[in-house]
Amino acid sequence: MSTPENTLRAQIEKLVPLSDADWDLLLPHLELRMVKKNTLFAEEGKMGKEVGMILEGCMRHYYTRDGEERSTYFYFENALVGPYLSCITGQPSQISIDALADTQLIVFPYKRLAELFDANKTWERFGRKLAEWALIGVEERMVGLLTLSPEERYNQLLAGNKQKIIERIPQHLIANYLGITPVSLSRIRNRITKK
Amino acid sequence: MSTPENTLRAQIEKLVPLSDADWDLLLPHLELRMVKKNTLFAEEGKMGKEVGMILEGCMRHYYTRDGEERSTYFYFENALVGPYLSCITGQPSQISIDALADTQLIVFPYKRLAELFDANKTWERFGRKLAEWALIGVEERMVGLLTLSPEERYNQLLAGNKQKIIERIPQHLIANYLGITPVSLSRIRNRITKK
DNA sequence: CCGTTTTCTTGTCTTTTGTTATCGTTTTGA
DNA sequence: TCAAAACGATAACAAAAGACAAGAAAACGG
Repeated sequence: MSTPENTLRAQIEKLVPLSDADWDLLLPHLELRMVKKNTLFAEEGKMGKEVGMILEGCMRHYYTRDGEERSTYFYFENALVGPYLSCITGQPSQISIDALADTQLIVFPYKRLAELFDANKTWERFGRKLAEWALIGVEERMVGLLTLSPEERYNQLLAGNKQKIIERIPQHLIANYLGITPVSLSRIRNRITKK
Repeated sequence: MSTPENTLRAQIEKLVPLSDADWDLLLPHLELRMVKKNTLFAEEGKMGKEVGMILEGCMRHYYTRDGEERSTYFYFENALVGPYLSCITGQPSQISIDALADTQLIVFPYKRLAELFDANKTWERFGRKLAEWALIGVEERMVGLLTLSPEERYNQLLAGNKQKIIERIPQHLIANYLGITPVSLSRIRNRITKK
């Protein structure tokens, strides 16, 4: 049955297959949560405590530098989301996560996941796979920043598996994501449509 | 005793403490290797098979784009080095690694590590910690590229725990690492010394 | 539904970065 | 040891991006 819980389980099982017994170790700790548009799910300076998966809506992951927000990731339905680095380092979060639209989540305490890492080899493997998967994503992102021009990065966004970003995220936040100003992005779009 | 093997063990134990029994599972698979200056340790297009730790020397991790080499990481003594992403994805490597000086390594097959992940909870945890540690590093790097100017990135290199890069890496490769041209880096250095 | 706010575009000007080329200096390898 | 290659600084010019401002368009909230 396609309950929110089962959707989460399916996402987890993309990394590691779980027995029902494994799953039952996490299941009681799940909680449904609504995060209203423009409110925070995680906040800079606070300890990361919870992670979750988006059932409906979308969220933004951002740093604050010189009082300016720098958006670094966007999350949509079925994405795992949370102050992951804070959770694994045990340091206060350097980032905030807010909702760009009313967002329905299924969340659980990272602490519970850490307990499962200790208790259970399958969950420990999930922890490895999760980190590896995240690493692959960031590395790809970093290489894009290092080797592609802003225009190429935008085209890559159009071509790749990230159209959701184009479709659902305001342009000035996309500019942010690409490491350029909104004005520059507008000009890039102008250039492209003329081709 | 400070053998090469023990140095590697110490590096691994920075992430996860090992019992002697755990260690003995990897020990027989270690191999000393010399990689001569300007020769490859890993090559784009090939499957990643081995990872290792530098005993002496230094290495460079780079992508090739439009026939140009884009250096992304540098490794020195005690650093773990290898085509890690290729190893974990099972895809051909997108990067090459070469030696910038004659480099002495202690290497082992990633395949053996994967066997240990399957066989042993401690090693599985090491796999998680390793990926998490790598993730933290790349994320920091990515945020720098996204939120700092080239000059700020260079200053960060000077100030941070990366002086080795300044000291031991040719400037045009550092420029590469910062995502700028050698000429730009030369200007930045000129500007800084005048302050 | 209307007024306000946010978002996007466009123009001008300035700054930064890239490109290309030149010139010492250093390093390298035969 | 010596010629060739690599490296770094610098200059002149071109291209790209940023800053700032004004105005149109779209979204939002009461």
